[in-house]
Amino acid sequence: MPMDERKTRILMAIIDDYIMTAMPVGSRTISKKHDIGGLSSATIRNEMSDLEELGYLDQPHTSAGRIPSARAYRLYVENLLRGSTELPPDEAMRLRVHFDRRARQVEDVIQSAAQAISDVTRYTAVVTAPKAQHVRIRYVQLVPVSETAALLILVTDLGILKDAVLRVDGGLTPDHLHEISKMLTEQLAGMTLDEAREKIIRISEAFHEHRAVLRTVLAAVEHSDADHKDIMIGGRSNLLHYPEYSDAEKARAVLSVLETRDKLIRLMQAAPKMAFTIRIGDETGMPETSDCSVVSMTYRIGDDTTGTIGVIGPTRMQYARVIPVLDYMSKALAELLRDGGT
Amino acid sequence: MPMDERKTRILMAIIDDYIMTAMPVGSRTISKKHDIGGLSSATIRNEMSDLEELGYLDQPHTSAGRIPSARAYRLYVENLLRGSTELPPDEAMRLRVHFDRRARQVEDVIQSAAQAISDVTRYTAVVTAPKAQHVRIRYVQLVPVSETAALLILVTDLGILKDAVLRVDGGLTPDHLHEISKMLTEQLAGMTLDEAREKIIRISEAFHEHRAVLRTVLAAVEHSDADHKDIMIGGRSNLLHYPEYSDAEKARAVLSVLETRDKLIRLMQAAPKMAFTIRIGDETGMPETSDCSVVSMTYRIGDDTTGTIGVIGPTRMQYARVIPVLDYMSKALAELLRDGGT
DNA sequence: CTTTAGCACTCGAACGATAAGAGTGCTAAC
DNA sequence: GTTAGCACTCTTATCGTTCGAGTGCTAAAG
Repeated sequence: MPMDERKTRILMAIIDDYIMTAMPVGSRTISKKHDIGGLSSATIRNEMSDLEELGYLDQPHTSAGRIPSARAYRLYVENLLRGSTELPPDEAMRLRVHFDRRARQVEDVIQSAAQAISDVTRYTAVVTAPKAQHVRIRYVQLVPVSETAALLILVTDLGILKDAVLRVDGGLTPDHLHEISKMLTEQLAGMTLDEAREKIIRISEAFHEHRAVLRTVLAAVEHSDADHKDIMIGGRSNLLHYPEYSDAEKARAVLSVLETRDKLIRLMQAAPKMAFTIRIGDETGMPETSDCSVVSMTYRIGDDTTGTIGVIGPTRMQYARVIPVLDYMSKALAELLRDGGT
Repeated sequence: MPMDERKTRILMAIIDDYIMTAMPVGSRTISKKHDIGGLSSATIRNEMSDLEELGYLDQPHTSAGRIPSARAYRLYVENLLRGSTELPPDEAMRLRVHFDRRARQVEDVIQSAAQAISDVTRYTAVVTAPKAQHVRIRYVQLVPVSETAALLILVTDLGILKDAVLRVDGGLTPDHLHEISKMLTEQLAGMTLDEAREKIIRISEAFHEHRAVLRTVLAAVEHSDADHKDIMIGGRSNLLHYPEYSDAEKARAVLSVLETRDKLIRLMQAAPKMAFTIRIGDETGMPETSDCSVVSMTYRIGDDTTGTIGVIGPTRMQYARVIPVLDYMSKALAELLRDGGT
């Protein structure tokens, strides 16, 4: 038995209904509320029975309505993505309101974006800062912060990539540091991080008086991608609006995923192409989030610099609203960060 | 009818029990589990009746046990604070484990501290970065980040106070900026922020070629305390361990307070003296947190620089554990930030 | 062959009554 | 002042019943 046009229509109606109500939906509801060419409930019933057999619907128990399966949502979002992902103007406005202040640090922009998305969608939003892959170094500066410590500033095409505190020998004056900075800038400007690493090793042989400092610089550069602590989350409490998380233990499990950096990153990982990555239920790959869905996408600034934005919520997510919001936001964010950029 | 020694003992026993179980505690429980000189349940009953009259106990309904009132907790913590607030060595060890990595940025330290406190106490922890009041400037540096932007680094007694991105005129080369930095350092070193503000105004008249830059520096310094975005929260999901928040709506309300910067700050506000600030139930001053308690305290680095650490949980909080943890952590944090300092 | 009306059947949710248990308050005895 | 005993209260759990939503099937109509 194949999937035909009418079955699809009915399935979509069921999904729409379930997304709004979170209640198993019955044949009568569909034949009344949604107009599927005036079919009677009995006909719908037959179709629903077929849809169940096809794996698109589940029945919590015999005498309840049906609820969409993960597979159904898959089909649903597939359909959605075929259509327009444009955001209606009024929603766009609501999003933009969050960005009316003057240009600020990347962190702030990221945080505002997360806040904005979560406010508009009523789900929990996650935004990561843009991460440079092959960014080139522009400027290196060591700033003294105490007798024995200096701050390393690495300015790249994109702004400040890294600001780490280094321990340095007592004997170095601010002027020394400036000299070293100047030298490093001359030597490293235009290089990628990888190239810079090698170069530093070579330099440190030549200038062995500053060997110790250079070694710490090297160490800092090496770790430079390990500590991008720039994931912002907005609307954590939104999760608790949905009945699927009215059980405290379930809610706790999901919330705690959000608190675990690694898991969160894994969850949000988006395909680097411009399209959406949608994970439904078990597809999230974590038991804690097996009744969640995650919609994420990358945004690009420049050629090789991308960040991720995403939303997490129950599997019966309002995909049709979330997708345009993310789509719009990814563009807005790219723009904001490109020229507002640090 | 006065409060005597025995009544107090009984009350404390009731509180201890309720803190652990979250269930109304009856007279029998007290006379059996806790040994109050082998008094019978009937005697305890009489005393409990008195305690209720005195406002220390509430009765959810006639045939249930009693639960401690806010007033009871008040007395309880008052007693606690009279005693030692030292942390047992094994707990101290558990806390210290979170800090085994090399020295890092203030943000990291703050975040780790929040994480550590929440892990050990099983409550939600909040830590704010140390805020300088009359800190003195040590070093000023402008670092070019693009043609038209520079990063202002203001190194103070305490480390980096402020890192703001400034828009600067196109014409300024890195060398120009360095020159300005040097000049500013010479002029401003040793000053407080307030003094620096005035001074900058005077300078900008003298060096009117760099007027524009100086004006932006001034603006940045003026806003320097407005944007301390450095509040870290650890263990948000811990809240959901407690039955008082098994109702999703209650949990949501509290969680959302944590997401609202202003409210969070208000909640954590601690008396600047070294002692603990404890807010119980309504004392938190917010309807959302009327069944929460907040224990907070300031930690000091140097004479005039303080941050706040605190814990939020149900009113039946394990104050006796929380207080030593905070006490210990405030000292550890001061130490870490003082010499590990950025 | 498709659609629909009709009807029996299923199963959870809601309700009410009942029983069990925890805890109190009071009284009377120690 | 303390305690044993007991009646009383009130909640929680349990069980059976009812109610209703929804299904599946069948047979008739289109």
